[in-house]
Amino acid sequence: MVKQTEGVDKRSQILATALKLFNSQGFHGTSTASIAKAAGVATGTLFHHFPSKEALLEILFLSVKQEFANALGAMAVPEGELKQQARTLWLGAIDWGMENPDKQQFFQQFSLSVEIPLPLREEAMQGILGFIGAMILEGQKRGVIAALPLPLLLENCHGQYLSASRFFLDRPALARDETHREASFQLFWNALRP
Amino acid sequence: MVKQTEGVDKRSQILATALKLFNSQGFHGTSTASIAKAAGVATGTLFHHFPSKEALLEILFLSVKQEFANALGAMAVPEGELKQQARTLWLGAIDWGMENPDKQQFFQQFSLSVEIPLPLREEAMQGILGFIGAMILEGQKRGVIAALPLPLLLENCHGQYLSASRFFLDRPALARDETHREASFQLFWNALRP
Amino acid sequence: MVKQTEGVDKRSQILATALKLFNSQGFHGTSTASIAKAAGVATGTLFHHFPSKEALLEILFLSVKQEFANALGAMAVPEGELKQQARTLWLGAIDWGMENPDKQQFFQQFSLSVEIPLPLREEAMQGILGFIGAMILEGQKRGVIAALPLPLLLENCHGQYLSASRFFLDRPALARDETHREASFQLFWNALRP
Amino acid sequence: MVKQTEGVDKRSQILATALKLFNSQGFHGTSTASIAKAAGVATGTLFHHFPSKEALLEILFLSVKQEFANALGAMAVPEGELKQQARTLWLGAIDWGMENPDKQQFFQQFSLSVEIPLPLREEAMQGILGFIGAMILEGQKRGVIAALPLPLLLENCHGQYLSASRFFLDRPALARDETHREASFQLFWNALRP
DNA sequence: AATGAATGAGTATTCATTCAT
DNA sequence: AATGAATGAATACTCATTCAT
Repeated sequence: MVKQTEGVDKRSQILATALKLFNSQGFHGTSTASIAKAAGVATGTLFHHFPSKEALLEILFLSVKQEFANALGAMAVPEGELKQQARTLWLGAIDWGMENPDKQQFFQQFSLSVEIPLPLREEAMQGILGFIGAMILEGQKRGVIAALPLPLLLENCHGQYLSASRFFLDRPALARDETHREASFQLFWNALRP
Repeated sequence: MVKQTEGVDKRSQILATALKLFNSQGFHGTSTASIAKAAGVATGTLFHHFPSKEALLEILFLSVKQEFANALGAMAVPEGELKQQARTLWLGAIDWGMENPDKQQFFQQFSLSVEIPLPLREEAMQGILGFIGAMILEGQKRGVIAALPLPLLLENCHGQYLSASRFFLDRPALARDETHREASFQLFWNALRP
Repeated sequence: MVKQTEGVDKRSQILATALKLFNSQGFHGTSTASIAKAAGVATGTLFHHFPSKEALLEILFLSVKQEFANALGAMAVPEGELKQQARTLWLGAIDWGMENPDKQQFFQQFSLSVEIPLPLREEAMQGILGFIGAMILEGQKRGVIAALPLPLLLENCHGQYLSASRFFLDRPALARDETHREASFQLFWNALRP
Repeated sequence: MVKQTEGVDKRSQILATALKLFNSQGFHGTSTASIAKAAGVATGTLFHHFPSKEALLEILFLSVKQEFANALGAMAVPEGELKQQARTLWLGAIDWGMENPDKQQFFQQFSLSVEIPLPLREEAMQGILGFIGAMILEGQKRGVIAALPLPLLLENCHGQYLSASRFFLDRPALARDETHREASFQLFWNALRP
């Protein structure tokens, strides 16, 4: 009933197009005109849906982050041994990245970038790392995670996740290789051991 | 005999100024005119020394990278227990970042950024991670480092270093705190354990 | 209903203004900003209609050339003595130049200039000299034009036309003087006699 | 005794280099820096010998013009039938152009160009066309040249010479072909016949 | 909501020219 | 005379944003 590409409302078209173009050309390397053109809308239309180019980026960032957070939430298992929970989450996060390479790459590029205003970045981090923070605290209580300062642990988790997903993003074939998948989790989990 | 700021040749002035401005305003947020002005030279002078704004960034990147590599090289101890060597390097790298916050921040911003052409980025990584690569191989031979794929280990080290130095850059006081210093190293070293 | 100068669409305004300014100040002596200002549009508007200053010149060149070719085509008489046909064309061409001094001067300046890419220049020449070429061939068949190599004849016609129109452009009063008009044609036609 | 390229004083080097570069890239397309570099001198040196880029062009123009005038003067024969004198001059001028293609091309490009200030251009024309003017007057007295207005005749001669030399410059092989050489003269001389 | 022509401030870069050495 | 680093005004072109339709 609804045409595949046209029916999707223009707002979504613009968001999807911006995601791709920001990835391949960077934020400053992508003009609003080129986004509009690639999305098949007029230049003015972009500004009907988003007050500014910056706002477009922020909204895009928030929506990708939300999607990622939802995906993580859906795969979390509340019970069982902590290491198994962590492995589920870790591998699930890696897999999500491989299934959504555009969004994953977008994260790589913008989750630490000055293009995203600091408050937004921090808020996003907290939202996503909230899971992890809770899990770490629980792990420390159970004595399976080292009693190191939490902020340092969170920053470390973030860094390891970024580097692992960067690694697999650059070598998609290895993301299906059990050895490498397991190795990446081992590095992550080992770091946290007491 | 030579004036403190004037005597330093203009090329260096421009590099030093660009470093600061790129840090605070980003690459695209900094105009060449503003660099020249802040460096106390004419706009033409910048282009007398650097063929383009991009080239200026790349040269800056290479020079900071070289300085960092030299610093690492100077602190490496060839003999002794591997863990001690690693600790020396790790804490030394953290300290170098604290002593050169501008350069450290520059690295945070550009070592993964699309602003730096990929070949240059990779070359820089290899140059700096060369030390680490050798050390990891030695550690695997001695059985004190896990027998995981080297590229994955290197990417992981890089990620952990970036996150640790980001952590301390945001909280300079903690960089002097022995607990946090040691904790950061522990996370790094633990990750690599067999 | 439509204002005299405003109503004409901005693209035409820009073309007309560029014609005058290129004539009086040369291509390199005329900045795009000055064209826009004199045309009463914003700087960006010029580049909205023309991709570059060079393109503006080329489009202008082609449009003037087309207008001239059309004018020549309209005055050609298919039948009759060849010399009379030639006189009609020659004087018509001179008159067109006097009635469109700006366009005529533009031709003087650019029809041989390196500013216009060679292929464009040649194409324009062929378009305009097509008439003449056919007429020369016919004249040679009838034995009223010397059997000299055609390319040389064409180049010669071009040269004589440029010099004659240059002469009259510099002395507009003489362009109405029957003696001079006839003299200019005599020089042209005599050259071609067997 | 004197080195081929170095010994020639730098002033001449600059002139010779400018001639070539102006020809191939145009006046505005050639930077003083590029002239200096190609001439093997420092940028400052150019301005020691010539007060400005414009002055360099004018001096170059005058020197080429002088050389051409001298060449014409050397080949003029004071006595004999006028047509033979004219043929000698015409073919001599064509030959000079073929032997000095750079200078010939320079003339094509600048003898009518706005780059050369009008007074200078006119003066140069008069210098060179002086010969021709005298010859035309003599021809009219003898009744072998049409009694048309002199300025028109001069402009016409100029135009025919430019087109003929342009023709041969583009087809150097034909400049040795007797048919084409003779044809070019025939066009020129025929035009002037009563 | 959608359009796309129009805007004009902003930017990288060029280049003739100067001048201390 | 010769050098070449330094200058800074000038310029083509970009692009986020607006607004009349």
